[in-house]
Amino acid sequence: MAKIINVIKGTKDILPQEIGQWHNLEQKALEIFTSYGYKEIRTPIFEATELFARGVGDTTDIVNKEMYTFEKSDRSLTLRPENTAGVVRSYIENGMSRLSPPVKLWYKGPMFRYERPQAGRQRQFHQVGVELFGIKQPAADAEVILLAVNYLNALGLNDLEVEINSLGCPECREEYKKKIKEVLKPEFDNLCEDCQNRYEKNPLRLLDCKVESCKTIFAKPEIQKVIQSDFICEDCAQHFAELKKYLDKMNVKYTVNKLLVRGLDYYNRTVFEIKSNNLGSQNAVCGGGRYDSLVRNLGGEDTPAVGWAMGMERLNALLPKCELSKLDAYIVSNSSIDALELAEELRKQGFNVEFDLSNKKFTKQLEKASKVAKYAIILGEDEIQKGQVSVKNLDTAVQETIDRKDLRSKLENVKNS
RNA sequence: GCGUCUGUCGUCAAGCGGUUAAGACCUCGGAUUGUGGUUCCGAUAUGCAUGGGUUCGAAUCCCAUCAGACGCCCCA
Repeated sequence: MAKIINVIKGTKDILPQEIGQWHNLEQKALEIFTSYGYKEIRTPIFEATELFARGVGDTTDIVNKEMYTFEKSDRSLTLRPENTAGVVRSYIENGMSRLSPPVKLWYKGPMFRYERPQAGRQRQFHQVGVELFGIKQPAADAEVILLAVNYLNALGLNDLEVEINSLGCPECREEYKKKIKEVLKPEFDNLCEDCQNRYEKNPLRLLDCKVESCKTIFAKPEIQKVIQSDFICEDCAQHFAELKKYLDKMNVKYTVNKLLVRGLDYYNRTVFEIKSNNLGSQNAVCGGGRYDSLVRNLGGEDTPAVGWAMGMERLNALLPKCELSKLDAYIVSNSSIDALELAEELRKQGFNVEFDLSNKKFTKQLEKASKVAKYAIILGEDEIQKGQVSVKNLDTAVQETIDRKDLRSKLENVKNS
């Protein structure tokens, strides 16, 4: 036998027995997002590398170490590691800034990141997400979060925690970063290797470290004082306060997590995550926030925006498996040609029907029917001659012979019961 | 990129230095050429992720590689 070729590390087949879950996610997404006025958009799976470098940010791990980048006729192309940059690109390119705001878009599809696979993390994974363009008011932030919560509820997920935070605007955030670096400077040598890296790259992330020695450092009063201080400027604070007001009004339960910092460079002001306790260490099912400068950074007009993405594999991990549905009927017959004819007729009437393609014995056909279908339609020589069929309920073993013309209504009754 | 654990049939597995590599499920065939889901028989790994090594002898021990699970970093 020839050598087997395996799936690539960090990728997975989605098999027939799992597909029901995916259909469910996708159908509910269409339903709920549409009810909020969102339109689906499908952007290409690969884009110019520069889009992600400029969009996601070239200091991020995603861009620096995790992209699948390849060259083709002197162009550098990259498999999308996330879809906000692609949607923004399309928004700009297709002149959507001329549409009356808000412009609301949603998407679903595969994303690619070259990371070490683990629970809740693959190299090819799927996200659903929404992006809302053109509104700077906190009502937009609130609606977007509410949409996420409602989508999750519609899927049957209620046991989730919403965390929110405000990163401030570029101005007040710079101030904050400066203060953090200042107060930590004397401790720099005592920080773990990761934190020393983060000190320059992303001081905000420092505060989230899990290493014990770092935790003790961060617990010091003078450092806590800086962490806990409300660094954000008045405008940002007001925006955040209003957001909370909206969420309270809508009964969205949330906690403010001052250590919540999203790893993509484009976020400002509102950031949020929705977490589950049943997922292992990759516990965020949803992450998002406001990104008011991204459209401009990618060459469009100054356009405020908010959005989020959810990991579909992570959602599925929290949802019960769907049973594969059985066929309405399996035709048992020694005449393939008559069986085929009947099958086609029933399929056109909207029934799910199969029959034996390999001339198996009667008992084998019936055995097969009992495994895959709710009803067996027996089409033997007698029935063919008389223009009849025998319909057997495979659960109750009740069988009756009826005229072929009555078959449709018989099956319809069955389907509705 | 780093760390820990794990790779025996399509699936779940027993075996832990000398076995004919158990068993179960699935699949296929028969008992049973017009009545299934029960039952009973039978078939299905010359091979234990791959490549080296140790040994008289390796699925079992050692090394490397690959893959998987989980964690770190980071992220959905």
